[in-house]
Amino acid sequence: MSKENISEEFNFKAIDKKWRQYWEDNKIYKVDVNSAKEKYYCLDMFPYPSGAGLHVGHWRGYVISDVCSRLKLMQGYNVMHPMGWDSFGLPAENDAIKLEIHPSVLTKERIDNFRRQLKEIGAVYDWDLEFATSDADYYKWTQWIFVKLYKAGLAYRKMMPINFCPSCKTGLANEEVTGGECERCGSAVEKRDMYQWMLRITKYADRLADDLDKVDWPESVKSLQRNWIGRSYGARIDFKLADGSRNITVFTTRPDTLFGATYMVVAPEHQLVSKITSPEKMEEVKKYVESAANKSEIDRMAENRKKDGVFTGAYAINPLSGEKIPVWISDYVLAHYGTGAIMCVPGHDTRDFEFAKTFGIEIRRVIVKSLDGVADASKVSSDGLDEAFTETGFMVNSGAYSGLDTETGKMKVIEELKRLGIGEQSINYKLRDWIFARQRYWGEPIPIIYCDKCGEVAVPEEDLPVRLPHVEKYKPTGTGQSPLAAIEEFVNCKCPKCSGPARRETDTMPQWAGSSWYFLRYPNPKLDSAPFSEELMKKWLPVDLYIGGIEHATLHLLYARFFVKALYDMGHLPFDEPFTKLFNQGIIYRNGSKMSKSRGNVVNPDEIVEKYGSDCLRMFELFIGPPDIMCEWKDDGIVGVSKFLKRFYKIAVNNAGNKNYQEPSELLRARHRFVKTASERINAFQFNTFISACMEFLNYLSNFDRCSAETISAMCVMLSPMAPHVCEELWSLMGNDKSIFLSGKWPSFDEALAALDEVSIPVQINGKLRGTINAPKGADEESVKKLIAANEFIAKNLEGKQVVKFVFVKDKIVNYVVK
RNA sequence: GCCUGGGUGGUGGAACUGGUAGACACAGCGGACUUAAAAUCCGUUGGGGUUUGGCCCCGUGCCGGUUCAAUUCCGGCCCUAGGCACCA
Repeated sequence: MSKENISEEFNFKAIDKKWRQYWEDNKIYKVDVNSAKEKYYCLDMFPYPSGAGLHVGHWRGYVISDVCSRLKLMQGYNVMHPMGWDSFGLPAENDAIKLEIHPSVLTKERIDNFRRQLKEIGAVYDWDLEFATSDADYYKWTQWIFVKLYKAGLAYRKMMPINFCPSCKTGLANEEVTGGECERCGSAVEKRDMYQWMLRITKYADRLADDLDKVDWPESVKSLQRNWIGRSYGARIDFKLADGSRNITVFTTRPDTLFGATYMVVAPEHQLVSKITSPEKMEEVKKYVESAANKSEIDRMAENRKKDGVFTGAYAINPLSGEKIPVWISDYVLAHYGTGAIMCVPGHDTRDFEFAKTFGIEIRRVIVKSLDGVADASKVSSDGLDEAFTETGFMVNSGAYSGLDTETGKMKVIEELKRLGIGEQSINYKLRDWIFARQRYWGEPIPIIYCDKCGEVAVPEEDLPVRLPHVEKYKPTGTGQSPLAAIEEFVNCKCPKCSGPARRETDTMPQWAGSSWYFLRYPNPKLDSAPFSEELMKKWLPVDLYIGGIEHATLHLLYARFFVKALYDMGHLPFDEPFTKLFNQGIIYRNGSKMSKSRGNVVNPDEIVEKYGSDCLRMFELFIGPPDIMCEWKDDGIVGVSKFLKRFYKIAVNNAGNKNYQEPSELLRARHRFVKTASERINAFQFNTFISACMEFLNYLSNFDRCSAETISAMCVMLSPMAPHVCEELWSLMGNDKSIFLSGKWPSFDEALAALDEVSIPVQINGKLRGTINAPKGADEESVKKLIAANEFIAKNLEGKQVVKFVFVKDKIVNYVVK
């Protein structure tokens, strides 16, 4: 190859354009779903095509998935790397209303824009697999799954108080409310009683929690999900009312504190309230219940709110101590958790303590930290208990149970309650069923029909999809009904069972519906006889690597796991966890805060690509820090990567033709060392240090006049996942006529060559570095000692000292401990 | 309050299983090339001291412990980001 006609100048603009076109024309990412090669399914959390474009913060995840896909491709896997669109949902609809553009039109425009931007990154997806959740061909199957869930008893309709956003004019899922505010628009959420479609996700609470042990996910996400599910172990205990009329059942995690229960509280919404309240207290109680009902979520959740409540006039009997204790109502007890009623142990629960202080209720000590100095555990003073002691310890003042430790005590108490038939072990969850209906237009219509004769009827499979009618009026009504309710052609239909007149459900599904199973569709996006093929599920799922932001920890990732488990139980899927490995990319910050349009600190990738090229931005996104840790974007830093690419290009061009050149052995060995460490790093997702290794090697290489074509070729292949355009260009300059991603093989290394034959050994005296010596690798203690003796400086330092101990770690270090 | 991360130079960040702290970069400083600038290249850069081509001391949020040796392990705190939060 003659150097003369190839410029040393790195013309990234031409190179970017040329190869992007080449990849697209030659479909290098076209996956053969039926190939016998080992599969690798690499998936990005598909984006919601919003109005704001992608900024460099968004780029990160897409770059990581592209790097992994290209890497796996070169390592010989059959890689599926698809992309699609989570296109139904509220924000698009809200924007559509604001801009007066129909959501279907708006969504299409935005998808086109996102697709264009993803191509800018140089990310290559198999676009033949693309689909959007708002495609009728797709949502037909979302509805199909709903019908299956319905038939399995996992979808049900219920009148219940739900979170309603007055601005978005729709009910919200528990997961969509943060701090009493709508996650989308920030409005204060109201409580409303509405008929709601619910999914019985609580039935899967245990498995959703337990199976987290089976997946390779970041600990943080697992912990978020476990917290959200909120499983706690305890007991259910029946308290008889003093008049013997009925029982109040409570849930407690601390049955060992039962003897300290000096009162009870039931939630104001509890159905027993009206039944147990004594006539003279009725009016006061009624007033309290009303005021509690009118409180907004925010008021009720306000921090450090003073506890209030009302005595019902009723008394209950503590089942073990036999004491008569008052029953109160207060809104610090939540109706929807546990049984909606609690036994109150002010001595050992902070909330109960606060309440008892306010109302002068007895506070009793029934647990102590230690029994040291306690003469009689059944008679311990409660004096000086000025805050609740909530830790575990030993039971006191608890009759025959006094002296038992918390764990044993819990067990014994439950045993006794069980024997008496008034209690048992019990588990409770914070997780609530999933409110699955939205009163909005832009979503999948819920495929249910109401018939006066037959009641609720699921739309038969052959009648799916229930198409979302294309209408002019899609504004929310605010009546609690979806805009679809106003469309007679949509609402009025025939009952599939009796053919009589019937009405369609007009609520739509939440945005999370489509994303709960989309990963099952990519291997077979065009299949029209089923949502997914059994054979392809067995072959391609679960997803090997799932990349996306941590913000979906308790939403999408929980819902998707639930869908998969339900489909597994119904026999539709051969696996019950969708994502084997999850990777959350770190968020990019700038000027101390998260990069976002609203904060005005976004960096537009287009400008960077224009100035430095796509490869440079891709590498810088990874060089900036560990991929899973948040890191700070500094505009200055990118020139380092840019310089590296230019130098690499120049050296590569100048040496690409050195086919038969024998390079000096130290260079050869350095290359093997480089291939070894760099390969280890990229396989371990240590992209930032992988890049450092490349820079280090290139720096070293610069000390030589020339190097072999083999060295250039190895670097090209190794850098190609991150800098695909330039490496593809160099690969072709080296005379290869097939894409580097199809013909390049990840370089191997020779362990023996990669090993250093000489090591530098630090010599310490009393743990302080006093010099280093060079020794042959594997040198034994005696020969190292000889080398040290030859070193004047160290010898001088040892002079006149008494060596108490000599520590020798082969090839690592020596340390003289001297007096 | 609870759960999960994180805390290392002026900055982003390295450091394998406990074994030379600060790799690789950015910024800074000095120099080469240039009429000049840009680009490029070379040198230097944790802090302090010093008898200054050398050497010494200090230093990984704080305090203590284990060890010949601790950014790394153990105990106790502080700060910070995110999540949950009257969940009994």
